[in-house]
Amino acid sequence: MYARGMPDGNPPPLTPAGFQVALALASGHAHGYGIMAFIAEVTDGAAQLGPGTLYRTLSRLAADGLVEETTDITDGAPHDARRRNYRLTGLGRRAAEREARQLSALLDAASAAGLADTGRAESA
Amino acid sequence: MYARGMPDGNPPPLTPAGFQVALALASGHAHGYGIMAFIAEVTDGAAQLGPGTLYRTLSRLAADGLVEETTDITDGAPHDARRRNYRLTGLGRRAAEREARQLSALLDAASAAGLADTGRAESA
DNA sequence: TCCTTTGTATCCACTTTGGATATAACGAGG
DNA sequence: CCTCGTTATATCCAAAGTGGATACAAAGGA
Repeated sequence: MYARGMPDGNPPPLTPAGFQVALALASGHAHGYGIMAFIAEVTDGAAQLGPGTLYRTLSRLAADGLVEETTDITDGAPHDARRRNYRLTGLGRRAAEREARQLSALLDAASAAGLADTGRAESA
Repeated sequence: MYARGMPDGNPPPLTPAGFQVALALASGHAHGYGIMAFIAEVTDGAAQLGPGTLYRTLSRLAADGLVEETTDITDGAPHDARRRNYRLTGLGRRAAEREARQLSALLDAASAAGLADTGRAESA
C-alpha cells in the first residue's frame, strides 16, 4: 500500500503546487531554490511558491513516488553540498501530463468563452 | 472596504474552484447545478466540483463582488423557482482573465518541457 | 400518489497553503 | 581570518480551501 496512487497504476491527482514543482523538475531545475525561482519567473511573479509550500510539497511528492532524490551531480554547477536534487519518476511524469491535459481542457473552454486571448486552436 | 480586492482595482486571485465557477458562468451557465454539470463535462469527469465547494465558492465570489445574483429570467428555460442565477461582474471577468493568462503561461512552460501535446505554438 | 431528478444549503474533518522563523553553508570583500 | 549578503533547506502555526455526507424540498413524469 502506498500513500496515494499505485506506482504502476494511475498516478494520483496533483495539487496546484505539486504541478508547479513537477513542471520545474521537468524543465531541468533539480533543487528547491531553483524551483522557486523558476516558478516565480514563469508566472512573472504572480504565483509565488514559498519555502513552506515548496519543501512540504517536495516531501509529499517523494513519499508518493512521484519524485525521487538523485545523487548524480549536475556538472556545470559548482557542487553545493547543501543542495538536494530531485528528478521526476515515470509516475510523476504521467501525473504531470495528466494534469496538463486537464488544465488544457479548462483553458480551451476559457478561450471558447472569450476569457483568453486564444493562443489555442479556436478555428475549425 | 471589501473582503478582497477593490471593485475598481485589481481583482483578487481566484482559487481553483473559483476559476472553474467563473468559467462556467462565462460559458452561459447561470445556476449552481448547471455549473457542476458543466465542469464535470468539460473536464470529462476528472475535476468534480461537489455541492459543498460549489455553493461555498459562489457565496465567496458574491461577497467579493466577482459575481452577482440576477433576477432576469433566461427565457427558454421553463422557470424553476428554486434556481438562483448569477452572472460575472466586470471585476469577476478580469479576475478570470488574469487567472487564464497565468494558467496559459504554466501550460506554455509545460509544452516546452514536453509535458503537453502542444496544442499551443511550438513551431516558429 | 409515488418516485426520480433537479436544485440549494450547511456541516465536519481533512488537506493544502502562506508566511514567519530558524539554521547553516557558500562566496566575495576587506 | 572575519564578516556580510546570498543561497539553501527545514519546520512550525494559523488560515484558507476542499470533499463528501447529509438534509431538505420543489418539479415532473409514470
